[in-house]
Amino acid sequence: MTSFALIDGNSFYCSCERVFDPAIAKRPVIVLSNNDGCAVARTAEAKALGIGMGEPYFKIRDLCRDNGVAVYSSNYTLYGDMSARLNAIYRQWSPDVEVYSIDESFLDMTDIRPADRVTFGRDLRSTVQRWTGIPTCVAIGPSKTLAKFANHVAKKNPELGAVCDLTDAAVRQSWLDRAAVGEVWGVGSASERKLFGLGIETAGDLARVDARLARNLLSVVGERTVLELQGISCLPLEDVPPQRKGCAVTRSFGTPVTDLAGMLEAVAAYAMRAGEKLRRHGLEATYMAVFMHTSRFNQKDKPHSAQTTVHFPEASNDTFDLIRAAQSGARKIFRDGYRYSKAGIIMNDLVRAASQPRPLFDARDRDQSERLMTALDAVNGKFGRGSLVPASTGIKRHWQAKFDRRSPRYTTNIKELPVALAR
DNA sequence: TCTGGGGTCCTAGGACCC
DNA sequence: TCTGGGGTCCTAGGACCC
Repeated sequence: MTSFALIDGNSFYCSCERVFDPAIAKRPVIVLSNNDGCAVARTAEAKALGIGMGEPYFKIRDLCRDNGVAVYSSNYTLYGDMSARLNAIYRQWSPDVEVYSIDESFLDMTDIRPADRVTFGRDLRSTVQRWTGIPTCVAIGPSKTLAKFANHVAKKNPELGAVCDLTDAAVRQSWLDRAAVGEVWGVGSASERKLFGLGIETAGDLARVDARLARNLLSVVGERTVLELQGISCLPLEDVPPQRKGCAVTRSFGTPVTDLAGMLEAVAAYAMRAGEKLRRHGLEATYMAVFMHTSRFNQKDKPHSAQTTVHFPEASNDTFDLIRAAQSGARKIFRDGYRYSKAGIIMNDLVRAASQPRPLFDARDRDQSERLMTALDAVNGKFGRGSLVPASTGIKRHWQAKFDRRSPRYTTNIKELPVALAR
């Protein structure tokens, strides 16, 4: 019988910060989104203060100050590195690991005897705690959706000791009957509303729905969810990540952009970042969509939103090609007299760099482009991202997002290593 | 003053083709 | 008065996820 474990880091970003600063071990901690915008990770202590997921920071600033909340900008370099360490441990425990997100992985448990699964979970999480300092939660079920549900149960019921096994059908049903249908993985607010209208209110109700009815109601996705809740595994473990299909770099500005020059700098910087991502994955873009818009929250600003698409003569991941495209798109849609709050570039239909047909008479010198990009990536790899950049990405960068409370890159930058004093 | 970023998948509808 | 049918491809938009 198929079986999955879902293991995830508790308040993962906050836990990463705690690993390197014992002084905040007992304090409430939150981590903010890009541009220090919203709270995207909260410890149990922070949740207890009433800080919601995605809550704008400016609304809770006073609350944080008055309650001694430790507030951090997001430090993705640190979290990404910690995530890699966790997965390295998981791979020692299971040959088949799917990295589902930065803080969640699925493990194949099929070969672990049902009676041994809880012990397996306890041992795994205590090893992770000891080796990385990150507290985790291990949830087990016969399908991915039920493993996700087991994770929800473990989080809501601390007496389970952060390990929850829903292999047993009767145990499973009693938990399902006690949870709202919206807690099920794949049931968002729109589907929840629809289901409520039909009297399907709990996860248990949904598990009892006829699969064909679920398909009519919520398409094949909903049908799959129902089958998975019934213990029929429909979503296999994907231990080899599929080739990515798109690549986007979009950012809110630190301060609104009102002039074309600033906008051109910003999109050039995004294009540079996109080039790094594409080359790392061995992919090329065939076109680029460029967009910009004003703030949807600020009622006083005149609203403006625009988007355009620029096609490449041939697929490319050369930073300078990308910058040219981004800037030409931005020139086309930029209007004077607006306060833009955000811009971005989006590329879909990516193709493998190696498999691209080349024109017989190539106007560009591909070898030179490749050598230049390799050198650029090597310099930035060695001295840190942003060490060598095209001048068109700007010097002053008024538009750049804020990260006023970012912790050091403890594990990936030699100059930012944590210091321990022995007395 | 201050409200994130980056993905995936599905469906419907139009254009186009034979 | 009659006015096919079936297929593909593309795009926009919705829904969901972390």
